[in-house]
Amino acid sequence: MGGPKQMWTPKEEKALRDGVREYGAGKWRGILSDSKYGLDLKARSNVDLKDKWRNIGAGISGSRKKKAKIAFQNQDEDDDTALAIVAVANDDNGEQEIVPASPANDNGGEQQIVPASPVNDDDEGLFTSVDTFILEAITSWKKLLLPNKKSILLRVEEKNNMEPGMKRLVASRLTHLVNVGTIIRKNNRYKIAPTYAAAE
Amino acid sequence: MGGPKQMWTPKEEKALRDGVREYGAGKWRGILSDSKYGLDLKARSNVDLKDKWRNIGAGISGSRKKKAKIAFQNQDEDDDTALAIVAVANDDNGEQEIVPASPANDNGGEQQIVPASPVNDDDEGLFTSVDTFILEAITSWKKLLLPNKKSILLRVEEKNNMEPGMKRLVASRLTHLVNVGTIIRKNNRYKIAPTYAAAE
DNA sequence: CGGTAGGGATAGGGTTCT
DNA sequence: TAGAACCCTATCCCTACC
Repeated sequence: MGGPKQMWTPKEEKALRDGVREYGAGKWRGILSDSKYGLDLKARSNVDLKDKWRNIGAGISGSRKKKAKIAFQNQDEDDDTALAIVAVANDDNGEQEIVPASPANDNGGEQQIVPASPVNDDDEGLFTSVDTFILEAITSWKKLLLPNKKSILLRVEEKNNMEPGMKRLVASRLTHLVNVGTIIRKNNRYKIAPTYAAAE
Repeated sequence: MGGPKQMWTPKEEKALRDGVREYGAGKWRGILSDSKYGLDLKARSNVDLKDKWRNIGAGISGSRKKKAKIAFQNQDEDDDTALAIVAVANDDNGEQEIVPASPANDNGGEQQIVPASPVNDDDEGLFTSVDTFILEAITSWKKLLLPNKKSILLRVEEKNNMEPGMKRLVASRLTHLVNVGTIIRKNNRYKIAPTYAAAE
């Protein structure tokens, strides 16, 4: 029922922290089902727990902040020096504070699988692929708000497992596609140019 | 566990649709075993196919309408609204949609058209896909001689199951990309512009 | 045990309210 | 502009049933 807003009480928050300590983050239903915590959290759903846990961690390592900013950033983009900004490491105060772990780096140093990509070995093939990746990134963007530069770069890199060094390459290629009219930039968001009508 | 979240690529989704078209919904293992589709879906399990098919169908009846409405809410600026809608409409690439049978939806496999919705049926979403298809067609060209117009058109249509009527659309879009500098035409053969070398 | 269907849970993007 | 609470839904997981 759409009541006002249910702010989290310290008691609830403690129950959540304790629950996560025992069950681990992600086991929201399990925490809720445990009478040790469930009673204090009677008014919350598993999704609520998840959301709250995310908020608790918001100011810590940027698990939410990082991604959220990407989607909403409105900066006067251009020059991606800002891209160098990376989430600062968790504050390593020797305390027992239970906080969400950054989901971005839960890689125990294993996988990093390189999928088969149409990238050729010669430079030219590389660049043409970048174009394709960029257009794909924009075309396949499913969110309501169109992607901004950082979102595109992030997606292109993730989808194709590019090395960080490729960022500048992709960025400048994106700029080129804008200059050339293939892609349209408006309000720092990008879409494929619909200007085809006059072509024929 | 696996990775973060494995979003379905357009390619995978197409393989699934085609597979269902041939085997029918529910024959997930059969689709996976068919080399025509299994290769594109090698990262997916039969259960994954089932799940994906389920949520493809979920958006058929009313979901899109809803999305479009949401997009309309954020009317900051005229054109921005249009952009948001385009992003939503991008879901239907320029191909016939094979969708799960649903109580409200029982067409015989003909073109799937979203009923009266606020979404402008300008084919913008379609064109953006065409661009990608064209670049992909050229990029993936493996022969020594670069592709000519006919080869590109043929490949784009085959790869994406386009209707014959789309030929003019693709052709004019190709011309546009040439005019605009993204693609270079020489001796009636096409390549992606390498205009990039100076960037890095 | 292998496969499918269905329900439910989780993750993460996005929105609203303050 | 930021943070907290809430919403939406694609993906993933679990279980019953052949």
